[in-house]
Formats: sequence, C-alpha cells, structure tokens
Amino acid sequence: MTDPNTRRYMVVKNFIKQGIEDGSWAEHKRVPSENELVETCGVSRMTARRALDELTEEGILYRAQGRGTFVAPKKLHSPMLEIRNIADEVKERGNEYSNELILLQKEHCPIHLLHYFDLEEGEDIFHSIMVHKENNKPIQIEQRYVNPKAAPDYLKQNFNEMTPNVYLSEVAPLTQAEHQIEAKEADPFMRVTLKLQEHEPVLSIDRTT
Amino acid sequence: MTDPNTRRYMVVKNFIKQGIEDGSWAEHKRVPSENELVETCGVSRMTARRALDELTEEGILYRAQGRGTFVAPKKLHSPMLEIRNIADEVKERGNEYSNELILLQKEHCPIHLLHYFDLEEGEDIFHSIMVHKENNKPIQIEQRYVNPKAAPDYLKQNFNEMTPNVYLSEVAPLTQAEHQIEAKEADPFMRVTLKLQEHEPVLSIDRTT
DNA sequence: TAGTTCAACTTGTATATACAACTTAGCATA
DNA sequence: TATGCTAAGTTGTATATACAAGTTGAACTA
Repeated sequence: MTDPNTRRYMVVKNFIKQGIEDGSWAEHKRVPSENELVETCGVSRMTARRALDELTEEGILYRAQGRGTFVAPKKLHSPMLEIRNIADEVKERGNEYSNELILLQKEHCPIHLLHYFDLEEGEDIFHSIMVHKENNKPIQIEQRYVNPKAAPDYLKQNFNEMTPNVYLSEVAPLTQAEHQIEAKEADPFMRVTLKLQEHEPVLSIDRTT
Repeated sequence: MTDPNTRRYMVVKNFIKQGIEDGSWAEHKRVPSENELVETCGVSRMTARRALDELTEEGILYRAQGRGTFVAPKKLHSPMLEIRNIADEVKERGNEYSNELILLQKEHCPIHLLHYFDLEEGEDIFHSIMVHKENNKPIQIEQRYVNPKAAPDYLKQNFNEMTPNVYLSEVAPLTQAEHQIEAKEADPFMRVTLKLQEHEPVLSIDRTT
C-alpha cells in the first residue's frame, strides 16, 4: 500500500485526469458522477468522492450540488503584480511598454470560480481584461478576477496612471486581496503559444498600514 | 443543516482555530489527535479527520504519520517577484534601495513544509534569507524556500546583479517554480510590526520559452 | 397552456468500522 | 551497555451505510 500508484483514490484521480487530457471530457463537461465511478472503477463512493474532491481542490474540476462535477477551464495564474513586472521586462529589453484596458466591470462570479473565491452563486466579482503591448504589438492577454470584498474600488482604478502596487497601498487597511489571472492566448504574430497548465489558483497578498 | 455553524466538521475546525488563537497550542505544538477530538467534540473520527485535513490544506496545521498533528508557523506569503517590487516601491519613494543576502544554501526541507512542496522527509530544498533596505535601513526580512526540482541552479544566482524575473527567464524551459516566502519580523527601528496571518502558501509560476 | 408535484439523480454531511503504515517509548535480552 | 522487540498511539486508506440538500425533467393538474 506504500506504492502511490496502487492507492485507490489515486487510480480514480488518474483516470479522470487522463480522460481530460485525452479529450474525453472537454472543459465544462460533466465527468462521471460519484456513483458512476463506484461501478466503473470498483471503489466505494467515499473513495471516488475523495478523488473528485482533491481534483476540485487542485482546480482541475468544479462541483455543483445536485448537478454534477465538471471540468474546470485550464488557467495560467500569475501574481497580481505581474502587470508591473511585464512593464519592467519590456523596458529592460529597451522597448516601449503600453497596455490597453479591454474590459473592466462587475459581473456574476462564474460558477467554476465560486470555489476559489469562496462565494455563493449569484454573488458579484470584478472582472478585467487587459492587453499588454511591447512596441505596440500585443504580447499578452490578461484576465483578472478580483474579490470585491478585498478591493471594493477596483473598478475605479486607472491602470495607466497607477501601478497595482500604488493602488494596493491606497486600499489599505484592507488586509487581503485575492486575484486570479488567466492568460488565454498570446499574440499569434509573436508565434508564442502559452502552454496552459494547472496552478495554484489564488494568490493572497497581505498588507498592513 | 444549511447553517454553516452547525456543520460538525466546522465546529471542530473552529475549536482548533480558536485554540490556536487563544494560545492554547503554540506553533509546532501538537493539537488533539483524531481520537481525542472524537471524545472532546463528540464526532466520528472521519469528521474530526476532515477538520484536521482541511486546516492542513489551509496551511494552519501540518501532519506527520505516526506522530500527530501540529500547529504550522504563521507565515506571510508573497509572490516571487516581490523582491523586484520592493525595490520599485523604494525607488518610487525617491529612496535608495539595497539588499543583503544573509543565507543561501541547500538544506533538508522542514517537516512543516513537506506538505506544501510535496516532498518526502529528508529531501533537500533551497533556502535563502535576504534583507531589503531603504536608505540602508532594513525594512523587510525575507525567507524563501525554493523547490530544487523547479530551479536547480537557484544557489548560483546573484540577486544583486540579476532580478528574479531575469533569472526565471534563464532557467526556462523549466515550467514550474514554487516558492514560499516568510516574513518573520520587520526592523524594530521602523516600529513596523507585520501582522502575520494565514495565506495561500504556495505561488506557482509557469513559463514557456 | 401554465403551474405544480414528484421521482430520480446529483453532491454534501456524518457515522461506524477495519486494517495498513509509521513513530515512539519502554521493556526484555544478549 | 547496547540491541532488538513489542505495545500503544498516531495518521493514512478504504468500505458500507444513511440521510440531507440541491437540480432537473417528466408527469400531472388546474
């Protein structure tokens, strides 16, 4: 039983993960239910449940009571301060950095993110999409979800004039800001393909005045 | 049963968390075992276990088979790129930034971090301690643990000449670097007391060439 | 047609039980 | 003394069971 490959819940986890890689279950598609896994994999429901729970905790799946368990979209998570560092990196290369704010609004939290932000269905979340440019050529698309409880004035900030660092200093004494950043695709002109993988979904930043 | 406060495993979790806040159990001290919680809280072992498991996942506890469950040291986690941003912030204030490397070595992974890095006991990890200074006055102490599998040449880097961003670019094609940063205490001269809280323990950064 | 009810299925919580694997301390033995 | 064994306690894995709670669609009813 020491062999990790023989642990029943690992077998189920690998079964699910491989099915996702194979394309058997696409994003937002339902994976087998706990009871179906009981029969398919020959394990007890608690073991099947553990596998699904851990994959959910890892951000690979998301669950909805009464409906089922679904494949979470693959994401690239970066720290909140990445914007600033992207700018720095571009400048370090001696090029001109610029960005364009595509979207900045409040919306219902997507169901597959409820888990990360510990929100109930229907609660709102801030959502922004920004394009980062090097010499006016887009090099990165950044989606960001921000918990309104952490940064209530997120919508009012101006990324062009204010770095996230400065903004964060201003919104103190709030002590926690949670962010999730998703890079969907890079500029095709750059022939850069971001390999999307699973990551730690949330970065927490604490500040004191 | 909808009320979150009545869920049995939440009762146990709060019992443990309050005990930690009260000081009943200090850092690295053992908390009640699963069987003790069965009697103390009047729940089944699986429920007590779930409470301890979730608190472990949250970074509040760590567990060791055969020994027990212990209180994890409180940590302030920051992104890997914080160093660069600290420098930026100091410079933005018009002050001089400098840093001093106190320690940079390979050592056995502390037992309470095994969980975060998914390592076995006895495996090595990179450990660095750096002091960040503003006008030559220390403002922050930073401990960093780096997974050797992710950045095998971590020890060779020179923080004074190379920003972490640049370093990370060089160590590509490695795809994942996990870091954990712990700010223990600020300079007493600055009268800045860092309020230590629980955070997401690990930040993952993915890069592709 | 529009609304309601209900049955089936899903995940969520909780218990009781059993055994495996690991650690530690103390005891017995050489 | 030094070594090895054993027993007790701990966490880890796994099963079987039961009921609660949310969702959906089909059948039923007004």
